[in-house]
Formats: sequence, C-alpha cells, structure tokens
Amino acid sequence: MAHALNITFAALADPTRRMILSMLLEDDMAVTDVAAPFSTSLAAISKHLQVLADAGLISQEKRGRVKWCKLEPDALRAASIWMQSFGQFEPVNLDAFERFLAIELNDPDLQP
Amino acid sequence: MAHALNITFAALADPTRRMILSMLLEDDMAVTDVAAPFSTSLAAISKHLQVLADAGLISQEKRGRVKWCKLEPDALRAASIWMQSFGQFEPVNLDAFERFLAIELNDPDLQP
DNA sequence: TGCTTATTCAACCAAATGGTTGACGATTGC
DNA sequence: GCAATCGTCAACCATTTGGTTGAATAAGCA
Repeated sequence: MAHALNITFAALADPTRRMILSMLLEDDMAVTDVAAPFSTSLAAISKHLQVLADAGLISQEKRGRVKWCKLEPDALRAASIWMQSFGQFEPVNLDAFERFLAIELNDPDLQP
Repeated sequence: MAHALNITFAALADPTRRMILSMLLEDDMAVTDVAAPFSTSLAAISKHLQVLADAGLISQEKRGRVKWCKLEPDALRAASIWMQSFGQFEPVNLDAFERFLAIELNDPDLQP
C-alpha cells in the first residue's frame, strides 16, 4: 500500500469504520463501547480500529486495561484536500448535505 | 457493497485509479490512451475504468470503436461532503497543499 | 489469591481485489 | 474482403479483506 492516501481511502471505504468515526466524533470511547452497537464480534471491531489507527484516522491510548479511541482529523483532512484538487467544488449546499446524511444514517449495511 | 460511499472510497483507494482521475481532469480520453503511460496490461486498466464508472467517478461513451472516458465530479463531491461533516476543517492551507501534491505526484507505487 | 473484565492474538475461512494471458466481437481502413 | 485496431471477456492466480472462534495476556476487584 505504502501511500498514505491509499490506506486512508481504503479505511473510509468500509461502512462499519465510517460509523465508528462518526461515533468518535461525539466523544472518545473504549474499544468495548465502540463494539457494543454492532452485531459483529469484538475481535472484528478491534481489527477495524487497528485499520483506522494505521490510517491515522484515530489514535489509541491504553489507560489501565481500557484502550481509549480518539478521532484524529488530520488524515481525513489530507484526503479532503486531495479531493479539493479535483475541486472547484462549490461551497457545500447544506440542503443537499442534510439529504445526504439522511441516506448515510439509514445505511442498510449497518446493523446498529 | 451497496452504499455509494463504499464504492466511491474503495475506488479512490487505488493509486492507479487516482492517477487515471487526474489524467481525465485534463481532458476526456480513450481507454487505450489512458492505459498508455502504465506498465500494466490494457485489460487491467479496463477493469480499473469499470470500477471508476461503477463508482460514478467517470462516465464512458462508445463512439465507433473508441470508448471515451470522462470525469464525473458528482460522486467525488458526495465523498467530499461526507468528509466535511467531520469538518470544521480550517480553510485549506495552500502551502501544505503544495507539499502534499509534491508527494502525491512522486508516488513510488506508480510507474508512469 | 482468584474471578471478572478488557483487549488482542492465532488460526482459519469465504469472498473480493488486482493482476495476467489468450480468445473474441466490433469497427475501421486499405 | 481482409487485416489491423479497440476494448472486453473468461479463466486463472496470489494476495488482501472482513469475518469467525478459542486461547492468551493484562488489569482491576473482592
């Protein structure tokens, strides 16, 4: 893989991982709490978190026996900047954004 | 896969496909011409173009025996909007962007 | 000390991905 | 008509991905 953008975009391509990111947007979380709303195993979520950490999208810090996960917006920012190079995208249309979010949050691929 | 963002981000995760997109930014191209600068086979590039078309990132139109490929920025815009939801990203730092582009264009994974 | 909780590791599996090669259907030009 | 060009298809291959389960490690609690 090598290139940072490869792993960033690959990490973002999975709906479970995007959901995790949106959960972490609210607050830092322990691995077990991240896994709670999903029907997949804890080990699977642990792997997803590793992918996100490898991509630099989150950081993980172990305090005691609990590993805290924290959103790291820098990697996302890099990908966002790449997109803007294809850009001349007009400023975000908030109505379209609302509609978009409605679709994203009703993602049928996602169990929670 | 199902969700549009899944296939959009998955399509963007490959450096060959990102390079193709940047080539198409300049102008519409025939499949053979897209493939020319790459050391991979024409069939492989044809598959990459299919992935990009499935993601809505490009469109393809056959005129005679030549199939023309054209950048379609709407899908990229959708992904860009999703990213901005993680946003409160400060306006793009152009110096950082220049450095970033330098890295992207020297991508060692890419042959051309 | 011993039980419980938090997380990862290891081995495994099915499916998807990115690549190859050779054959094939269309289209164009001589 | 026939040969060359454009592009895809089909079969195959190696690697990666996302998932499982059960054991292992580590830390807190009673």
